[in-house]
Amino acid sequence: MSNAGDHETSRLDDAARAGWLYYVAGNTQDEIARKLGVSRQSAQRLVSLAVSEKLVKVRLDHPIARCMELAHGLTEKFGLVSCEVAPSDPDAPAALTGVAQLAAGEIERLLKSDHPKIIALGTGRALRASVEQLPKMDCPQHRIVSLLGNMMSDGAATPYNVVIRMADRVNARHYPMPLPVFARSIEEKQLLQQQEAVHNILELARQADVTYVGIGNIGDNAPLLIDGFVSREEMRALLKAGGVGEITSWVFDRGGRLIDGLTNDRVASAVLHIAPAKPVIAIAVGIPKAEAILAAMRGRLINGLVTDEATAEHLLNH
Amino acid sequence: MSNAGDHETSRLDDAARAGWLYYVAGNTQDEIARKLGVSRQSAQRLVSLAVSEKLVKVRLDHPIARCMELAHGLTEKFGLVSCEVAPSDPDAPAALTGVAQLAAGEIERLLKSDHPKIIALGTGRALRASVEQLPKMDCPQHRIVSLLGNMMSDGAATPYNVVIRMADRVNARHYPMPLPVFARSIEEKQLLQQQEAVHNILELARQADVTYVGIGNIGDNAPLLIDGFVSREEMRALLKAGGVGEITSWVFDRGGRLIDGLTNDRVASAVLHIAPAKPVIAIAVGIPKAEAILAAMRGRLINGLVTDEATAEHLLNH
DNA sequence: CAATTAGACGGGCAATTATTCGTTCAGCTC
DNA sequence: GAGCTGAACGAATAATTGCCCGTCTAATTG
Repeated sequence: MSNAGDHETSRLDDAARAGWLYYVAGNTQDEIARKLGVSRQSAQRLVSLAVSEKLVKVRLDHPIARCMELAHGLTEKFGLVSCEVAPSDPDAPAALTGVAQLAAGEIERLLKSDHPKIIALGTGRALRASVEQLPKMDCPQHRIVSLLGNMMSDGAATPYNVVIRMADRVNARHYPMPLPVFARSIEEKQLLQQQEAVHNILELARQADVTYVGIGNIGDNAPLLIDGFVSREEMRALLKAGGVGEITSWVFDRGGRLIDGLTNDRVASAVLHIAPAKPVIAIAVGIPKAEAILAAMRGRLINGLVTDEATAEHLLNH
Repeated sequence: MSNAGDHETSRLDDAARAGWLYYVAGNTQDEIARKLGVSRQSAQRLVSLAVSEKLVKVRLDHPIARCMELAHGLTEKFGLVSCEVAPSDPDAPAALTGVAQLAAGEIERLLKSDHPKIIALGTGRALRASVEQLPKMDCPQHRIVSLLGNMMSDGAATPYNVVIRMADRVNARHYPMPLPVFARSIEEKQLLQQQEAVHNILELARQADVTYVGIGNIGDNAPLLIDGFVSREEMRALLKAGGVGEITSWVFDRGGRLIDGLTNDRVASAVLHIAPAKPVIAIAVGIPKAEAILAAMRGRLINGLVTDEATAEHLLNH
């Protein structure tokens, strides 16, 4: 027994030596093989043994490292297809710029593709900030489609609609939705959606290759309330019905299931459509939104996320 | 200016991202390139930037790692061609076995060579212990030559002569030196060394491809004194003359310069012969020997060392 | 505004590393 | 002792990485 132990030990010792020579001293496996008096293949085995036995530990001395870990953790935990986490600035924890830059980078990569893509956009402050970060580009091959109306009920343009702004910047065909966010009744909603143009846009949105949306929380400081889309009474009713968040104004509960009735009856925006290969990516920041983000991931309303470090941390620790 | 800074920062961020994906997540550079939306070459540049900017830090979780560092440090500091450091067992700090195993490994690699080699051996407890660790081998192509006599002045065999023992184990031709360690006078020494056999052996030792020696300290607990080769008075005289250590009974001072006169007049052993390509490796352990080892390296009496962690640590911190 | 220059980029290629596969060998069973 | 088993080995080969070099871009300078 002691023999076997000794043998194992000396093998690990050699693995450690090989690992040191490789990672610390920067030797090639050939040199290690020569120094340790074994074949090159054995040296390779020793190095990979050192790795698999966790003898070598790699640490990344950069704020980004923590973000990458969080992103990886979220991806694993919620089965996302894409996740990015921007460093939080401790001096300005609520700032969107980090997240916006990150999201803009992701969108920019997407736009650089030569293959024509359909990009569907929701709404929200974070999404809008991201679009602001986009550089001027020329992408006539892509199409950008809105998931929801760009009008208040009174006909005024909504402040956070981003399709036009983005299309402006990147010179792509675009399809804003000529609807109010909420119809006044179920009947009006059906009527509106029967317009051919609207129908086409909804169909286009359904086919979107990538979808970016914001996430809103439900409550006193809900964007829907602040921006005047729903009344205080409606908000109270939504809360009472279990609503914790909304995406393109569709309100859902803790499990990410859409609430029956209430404002959802009158939402004119497209329903989110998840197919594993088609990313539906939320851009959302802030502890108050954590509950809503969690619910959206649980219910697989989204399969991608761009957020910041503080929010990501909170999401991983419930 | 702030632009340049931002640019640099985002480049480092990307480098960190790339480094994380490469070293932590185990992606290939191709995958990283795809994820970051750059060419593979750029990904490679980012990864190597992360390395050169010291963003990635590798740590080895194994006792060996410290030993490798110490060996590296000694090699640099004293311009050695070879250095190995065995882990010290905190429970038995004086134990030779770690060092002996390490040295035996090194010797074994040497013996495995098909090219005929001349191996010269000195004496000492550590060297003897190392030879004990050698496995049975069959190496008729090599020759093993003794650097010093294997007799006490009265004709008895010295206890630490190792040539015969090693030759036994590895079945190589061997050349023990039929001399006492010390002649009784300069004249006797000259007479003895004029024997043809002795002359040949000395010449062979001079040509040795590799030389292994022990190092003894000078003082009350000096091996030379304990083993009865020199008297207490002689030892006192050597100390007074500045002697700090000895190799094959040649006594040297702090600078590694051989002491003039005294016992050195009567030493019958070969003088160490250093050529950069020919390793002369000391196997020596113990804080009491540190001064002697340091002196030997300073004077370039040796260009290689096998020792243990505690001694190595002491050598590096003066 | 044109010329210059430093730096980044990507193609191509050489070096290095990872994996697969058939062979050998020590230890074990029967 | 014959045969089996599984680990270890090295050759071959596939994959990945590192580096050189011509080209291009953008900033600087005259």
